[in-house]
Amino acid sequence: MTKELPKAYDFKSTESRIYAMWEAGKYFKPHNDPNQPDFDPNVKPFVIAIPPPNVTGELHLGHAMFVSVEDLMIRYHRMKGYSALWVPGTDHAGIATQLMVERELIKEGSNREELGREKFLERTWEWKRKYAGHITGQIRRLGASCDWDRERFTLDEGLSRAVREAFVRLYEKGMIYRGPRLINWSPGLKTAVSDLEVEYSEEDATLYYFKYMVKSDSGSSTSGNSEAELRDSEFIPVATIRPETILGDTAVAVHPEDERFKKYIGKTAIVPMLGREIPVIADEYVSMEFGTGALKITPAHDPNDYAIAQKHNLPMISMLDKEAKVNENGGKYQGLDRFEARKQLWAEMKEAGLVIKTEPYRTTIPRSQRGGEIVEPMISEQWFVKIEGMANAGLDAVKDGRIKIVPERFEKTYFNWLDNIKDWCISRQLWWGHRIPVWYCPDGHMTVAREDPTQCATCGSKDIHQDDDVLDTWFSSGLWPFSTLGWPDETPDLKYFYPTSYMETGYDILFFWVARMIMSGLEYTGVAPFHTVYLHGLIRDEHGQKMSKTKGNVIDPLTVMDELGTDALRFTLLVGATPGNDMNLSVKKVEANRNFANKVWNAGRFVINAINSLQTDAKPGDYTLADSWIWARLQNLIRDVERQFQNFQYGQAGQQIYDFLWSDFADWYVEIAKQELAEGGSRAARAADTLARVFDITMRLLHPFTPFITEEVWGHLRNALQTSPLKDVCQDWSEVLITASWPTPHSLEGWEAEKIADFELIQEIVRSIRNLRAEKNVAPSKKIAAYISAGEKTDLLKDQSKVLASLAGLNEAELKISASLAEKPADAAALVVGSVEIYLPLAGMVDLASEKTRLEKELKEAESHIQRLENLLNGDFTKKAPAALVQKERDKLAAYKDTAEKIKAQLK
RNA sequence: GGGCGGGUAGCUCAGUUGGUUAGAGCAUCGCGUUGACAUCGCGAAGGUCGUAGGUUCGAGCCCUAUCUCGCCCA
Repeated sequence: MTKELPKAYDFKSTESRIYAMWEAGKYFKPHNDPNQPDFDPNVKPFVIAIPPPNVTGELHLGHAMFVSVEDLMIRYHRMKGYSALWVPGTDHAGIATQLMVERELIKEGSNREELGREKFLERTWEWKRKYAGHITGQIRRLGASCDWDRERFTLDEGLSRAVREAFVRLYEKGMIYRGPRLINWSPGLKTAVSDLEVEYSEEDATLYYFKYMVKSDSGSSTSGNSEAELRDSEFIPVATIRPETILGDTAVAVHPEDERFKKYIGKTAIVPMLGREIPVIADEYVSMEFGTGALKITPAHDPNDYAIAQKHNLPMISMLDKEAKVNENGGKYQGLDRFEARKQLWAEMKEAGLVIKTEPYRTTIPRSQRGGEIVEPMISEQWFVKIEGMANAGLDAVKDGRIKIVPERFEKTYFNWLDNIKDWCISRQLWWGHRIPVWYCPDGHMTVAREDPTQCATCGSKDIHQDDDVLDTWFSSGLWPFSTLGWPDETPDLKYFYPTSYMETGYDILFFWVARMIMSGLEYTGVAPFHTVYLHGLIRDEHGQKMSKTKGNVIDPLTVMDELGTDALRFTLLVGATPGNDMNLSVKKVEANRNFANKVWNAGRFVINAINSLQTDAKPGDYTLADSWIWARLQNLIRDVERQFQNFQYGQAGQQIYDFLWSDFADWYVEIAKQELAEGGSRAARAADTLARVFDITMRLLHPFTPFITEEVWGHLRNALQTSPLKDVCQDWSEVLITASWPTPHSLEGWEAEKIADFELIQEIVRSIRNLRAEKNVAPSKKIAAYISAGEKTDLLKDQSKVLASLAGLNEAELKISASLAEKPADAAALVVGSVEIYLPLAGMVDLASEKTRLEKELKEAESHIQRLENLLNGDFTKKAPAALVQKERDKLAAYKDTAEKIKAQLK
């Protein structure tokens, strides 16, 4: 005999205990392991590589989302018998982590330069060691069933080797090059960032109009410093948003057809304040309508200008240093910050009479995704990956169906990005990361090697120095699906578990990560790293606002779990979201699902009590209508859930399980079972048997959504069954739910539709009686009499009289069911449900006038249905719609006609 | 400028091969606590599915146009 279970589900005392039990039992490990002697290569694996969170990060709802979805996928496949492996791990997250340590240093009055590279890295590793367990601990709290023995970190030895192998291979294939190019420079972080790491925001700015003086034909030049000189000179008006870049101008461009400026083409313009001479060129790129119609060209600080400069062979002049201060090319402005230089230069140009006007202007400003500061396009020596070949391979893999993206619409986004992709800048001027495996000797030879070299590969010089830069973090995470399994070594894990199955992540990193994994996987392993990409949406607050600390609308998943339980949070995230669509989350929703968890708990308690209360010799008797009905409904549920899972409609599946458990099972079947259990004997045994079987399967279906409570309550159920007369029910169950088999539906046996229809009639009758009772204010505790004229349903209703009586609050002794009534009972309210007439003698409570009104209203409704259906059936519907559907509508019409007749008779 | 998504009950959202008076949770209003559950039960009210056309026997769902909000790319 088990001890009494508490009335409310206590997730606090359950979750950590259950998780520890799972982990100790090694249930998170794939049951078929290629490293074990009993390995069977024929068992199908199912593999997900976790999107590695920042090793020093803090759990947020994005993590909670992907853990919930991936854990659901893994648990489902595990229960289906796949050798399920979920590889966990963390990412070193170059910039983010380095920034955290730098911030700490600054608090201590130091900085990384002062500390030096080596000390700084020691410090960062220390930081990593301190926080690494933090995020993985939080992921455990979410119930993640990952194989923690296979946990990896992007900077650990194996993965570092993978990164080096990848780099060297690309280099050897000529797919990596180094050179000065225009890149996005983050002055605050003092590193290059890739195109993806720049965000554009529309902001108010100023458009500065000024004069670009043109050198006259006579050869006399104007320095731009004297009013007198300017008076008769000619100029081209130019507008810019960043006047300080004037210092780096190397041309003025006009449209070749522009009548206003045609005459200047080929002449020389004078850079304001610097006096440098630059050509006036013609290019069709210049829009005659926009601004002044003339364009200043600053190739070293603008991507469009860069392109024009290449076309026209213009020199490039960098005028900013790494901190975005004006450099030696800026003449007297050298040393000024970019914004200070702007102010000062403009003021001095104004004095020199070169200024035309300024006006407010709305434009897009490039900002660093990380720091939010304005990014400067700059010429810089960086490493790049030639991406075209890899991009084409990535395109093909999705186009020919080797990889499927869910939801499908993101395939278009993916294609569009890869079609327009540019070479990938992979070097970062950071210290925390994989250092570029290239060494230089004083003669400038490069040595690119898998193992750290001791001398230059070209000249043998021992005086070699490794490149200072590290690789973009995404370069290493691009290798994640295979590097975590041992690549480049052909490990047993790699052979069996690769390629992986699903890649599940947020759509916001489709380009950053997913596309790069696909390209990398194809490049290095020759196969697509996964066959399905499932993208979830972003989580916003309850009104669709982005969560942010400044808005104060952040929901902390840890707090939510503390207060409402992990299962409630998981269920909310899983059921509230549709693939690829953002979700608005509110604590209210989680609360509702906490209530659901409690419902599960109490339904379980009821089932367990029913089992524990059985007489020891009880043998289940015949199936009642309710037994058949709930069983048929359950079979439908299994089928539906399976279909939804196959279509990635996890939310729908969860919703249907929720509805089944709460409405069908708890509200109806359990209520009926109460009365059957009270009867004792074989009837009670049958009810308990059905309760146990149905609840078991429901828990299995629910387990991937809410693993903790289902495991806990299922364990109690199993215990109760084992010591009960129903122990056969659980004889082939596994020890724990996590490894229990996934339910498979029985094929239809033919009886289901009729049983469901019969039961639905009972439900309708019960509902209409309850409805009337509520309307007439009959106390719920008051048992009333009823006379039913049931026609051809007489046998059914007689059979179900106990059910009707208990659910509708009828006095069974005064419930009379017959095929027809000789005369209408006096002083009774009448109800018509299809062809069934119900009379409730409510002495003193029935007001004839109001009864008449009520019946007339019902008649009107029935008649409107009749009207509608007759119209329908007289139209082309009968000719064109499927026969079964037409029949269904005909049946409905007949039923309404029947009802209408009966009501009319009442009204006479 | 190009692409994508949303606009369904007061609020937040479901509604996948178009099948006939649209569902849930929360909120609202009645009634109800002697054993599964008040983290509950029974009942009620609440929507011309953004707008206008079209296709169809039939449209929340498909097509066209349009308004509006959001996102991505340039």
